[in-house]
Amino acid sequence: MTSQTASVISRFLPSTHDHSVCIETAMERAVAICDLQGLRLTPIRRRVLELIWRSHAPIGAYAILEQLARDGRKAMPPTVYRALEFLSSASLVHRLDSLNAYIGCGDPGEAHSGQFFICHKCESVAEIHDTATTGLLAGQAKTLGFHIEGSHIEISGLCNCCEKKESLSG
Amino acid sequence: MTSQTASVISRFLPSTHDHSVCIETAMERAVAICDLQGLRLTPIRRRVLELIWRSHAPIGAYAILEQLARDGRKAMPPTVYRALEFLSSASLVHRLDSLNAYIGCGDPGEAHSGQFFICHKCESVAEIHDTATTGLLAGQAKTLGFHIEGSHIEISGLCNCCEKKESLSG
DNA sequence: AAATGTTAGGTTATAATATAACAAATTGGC
DNA sequence: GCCAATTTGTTATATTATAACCTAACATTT
Repeated sequence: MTSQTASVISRFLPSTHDHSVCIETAMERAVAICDLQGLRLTPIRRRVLELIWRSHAPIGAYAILEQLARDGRKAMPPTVYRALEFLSSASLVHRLDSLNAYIGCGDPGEAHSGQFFICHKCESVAEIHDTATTGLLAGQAKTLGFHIEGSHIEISGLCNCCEKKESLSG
Repeated sequence: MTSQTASVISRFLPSTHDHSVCIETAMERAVAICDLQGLRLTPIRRRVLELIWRSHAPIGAYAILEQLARDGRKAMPPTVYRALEFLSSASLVHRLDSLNAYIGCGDPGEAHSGQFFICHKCESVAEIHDTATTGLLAGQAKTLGFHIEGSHIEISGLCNCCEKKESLSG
């Protein structure tokens, strides 16, 4: 059942894990990537990325805006959307269309689009890159006569933890 | 390259095809399905479904609203969103999250979620159901410990026709 | 240092998408 | 006809996103 074609980018983590380590690692990697690619991770962009990582769940633009306001910054929507645009195009974050929200990318740096499993109860997300899946879709695209440029694959349901809770209460 | 696991629900059609036939067929099927399932395809719901089918491209809620206004109806947003909610839950239309827009479902009646190939130039969409793809994702879900409830798979790129035009002009 | 170009961010306004809450009308079953 | 449930109307507002224009910061050349 388990395919060898997928790399797991991020799993469903127990709420007990030390997320500050995730954040630090992500920030260090982001700095390194931007440095290497000549991209400017300005204070605002850096702060937005950090806020996205600090949130366990995917976070929307206006929630980010609120956080920035708590910092004392009086940022307006375009500021946030520009930062998100930068972070997306640098492959440091992913936008989840089904939620209008963003999550940090666990495999940042080069353009890619993964497959996302989104728990609609606890809002945690797991990201994988399954080359077998993308390969199948590429084959289908060829049959249809379609040139793929990007994909959004978002699966919604319940993570193990939430499913257990449901079956207990239900 | 071509997998046997996929049923093609809708292809990229030449602009010369007689779309009125598509619309009529879709409406007849919708009536039959609702009849069979005891669902009420009221005049508004019927009209919204027809407007979605009349549009070659995915159509947004407010574009539908404009069309209704031309009919002489003075519909407000909730009217349209309710109709869309009904049509979605009856599996008569699909919502494309990446476009905030709706398309008619080519295989209506029972709950399912297909894979959508969306040309960002001409905005045409092909829908397939590839059981191999869903099977792979189900396997990955099992590995992650995830209970799938629904999926949104949207692939963006260029259809054959638009790609040819690009290479001519470029 | 001055002139210039480029990129990032600030600011104002508004566009586009979606829903809450409650009232009225319609429908189907009795 | 009457009741209960469903559907639609109406008003208001929430949420998400972008257009347009201006200013600041910084680097390069003169």
